[in-house]
Amino acid sequence: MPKVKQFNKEKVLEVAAAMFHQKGFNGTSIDEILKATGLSRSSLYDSFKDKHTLYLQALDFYKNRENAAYKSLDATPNNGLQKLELLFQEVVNHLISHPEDNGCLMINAAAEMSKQCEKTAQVVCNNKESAQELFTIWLEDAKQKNVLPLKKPAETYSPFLFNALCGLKVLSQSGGTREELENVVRVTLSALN
Amino acid sequence: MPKVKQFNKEKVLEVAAAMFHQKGFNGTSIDEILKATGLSRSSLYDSFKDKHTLYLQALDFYKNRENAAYKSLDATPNNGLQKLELLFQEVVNHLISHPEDNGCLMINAAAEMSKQCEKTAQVVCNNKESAQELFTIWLEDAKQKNVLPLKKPAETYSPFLFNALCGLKVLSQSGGTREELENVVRVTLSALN
DNA sequence: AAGGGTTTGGACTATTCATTCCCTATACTT
DNA sequence: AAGTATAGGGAATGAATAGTCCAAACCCTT
Repeated sequence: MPKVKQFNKEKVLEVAAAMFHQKGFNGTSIDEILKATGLSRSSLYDSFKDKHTLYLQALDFYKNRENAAYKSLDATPNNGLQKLELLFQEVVNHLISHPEDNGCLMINAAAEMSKQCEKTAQVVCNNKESAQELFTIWLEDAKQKNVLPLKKPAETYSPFLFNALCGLKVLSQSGGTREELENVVRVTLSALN
Repeated sequence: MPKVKQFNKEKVLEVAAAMFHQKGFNGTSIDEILKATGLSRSSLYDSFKDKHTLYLQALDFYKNRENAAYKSLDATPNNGLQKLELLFQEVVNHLISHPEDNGCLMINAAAEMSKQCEKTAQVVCNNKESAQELFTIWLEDAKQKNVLPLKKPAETYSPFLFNALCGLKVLSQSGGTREELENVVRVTLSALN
């Protein structure tokens, strides 16, 4: 039987995602990715087909890692409102303490690629949908546990929350300070009352 | 004295801004810009120095055009709250009816370039500051005219409003429908009460 | 220990890119 | 009408690009 694969596909995707995240699809060259991963050109093309496919897989890797974080927060014994508060707090913390990450790969992909690549548009759209679904569940939990009044149905508020989340990720790329972001979170969550 | 300039610099910047808007800095080639503007290579390099300088000037052109729209809305006899409502409504209308515009050039510039180009970061940051200043003025006007209660100082709400505005521009690139965007605007503005 | 399928290094190709340059055409001034 | 400063056409350059390909190194199986 053959020589076994010498590298970890997940690790490669993690590095590639980080690079696409920082410099975008068009701003990142295959040569840079090869240098950063230590992979040989043949191995990369053999395992990932081409740059575009690699990009989509890296986007998928990023989405899965974010989803895992959402799920682990969801598995927590907190009520829905607390989960929302924790999520926003975590996002702000990450944005401020990792400025080199350049915001959010999903947002950057939406800005750079969604109008040129149908598959990217699909991933970005799915991500929006699933985030809003989770928010709806959390809001309903909060309402049921009487920690939020919610005059209107939960589905009214989840696009608003997702919108605010997207805004934060852009704001952090526009020179927004920690105080500013935290202030936005405060006003956003207070809108639920 | 010499032959006079045969082309309109503003027109060129308008076309360039539209192209950078659609495909980003790295996704737009000089050749494409030459073809779209009808300019000769020599004229373009003579008038705009290089691609990067052209990008910054196009960004500036875009900013000025947006500023003009803001100013003309400001010159209207409406009160501050009405101005806010009109602005959000106009933005949603534009995003939905011009999907080929690919969101907002300022947001896309923030995502693609702000971490790699200090001058872009500066423009993006200035844009945020001036938008928030205008929002503060409008909010204070609304409070003074008793159309908004505003429990907290106006400066508390303007980053929140700018954040929502950024979110909308991303949401429209993520498959957000008109209904969804309008819903976001409704909840956002109702948070001011 | 030998064989055989896989990985891998790296040379290679063919584009595409931004930018420079020169020469001619142009149109304004005097 | 002549002179001149500028526009424009387009070839040329050199670097960077994505992607291909083959021979050698490799390691698992038997």
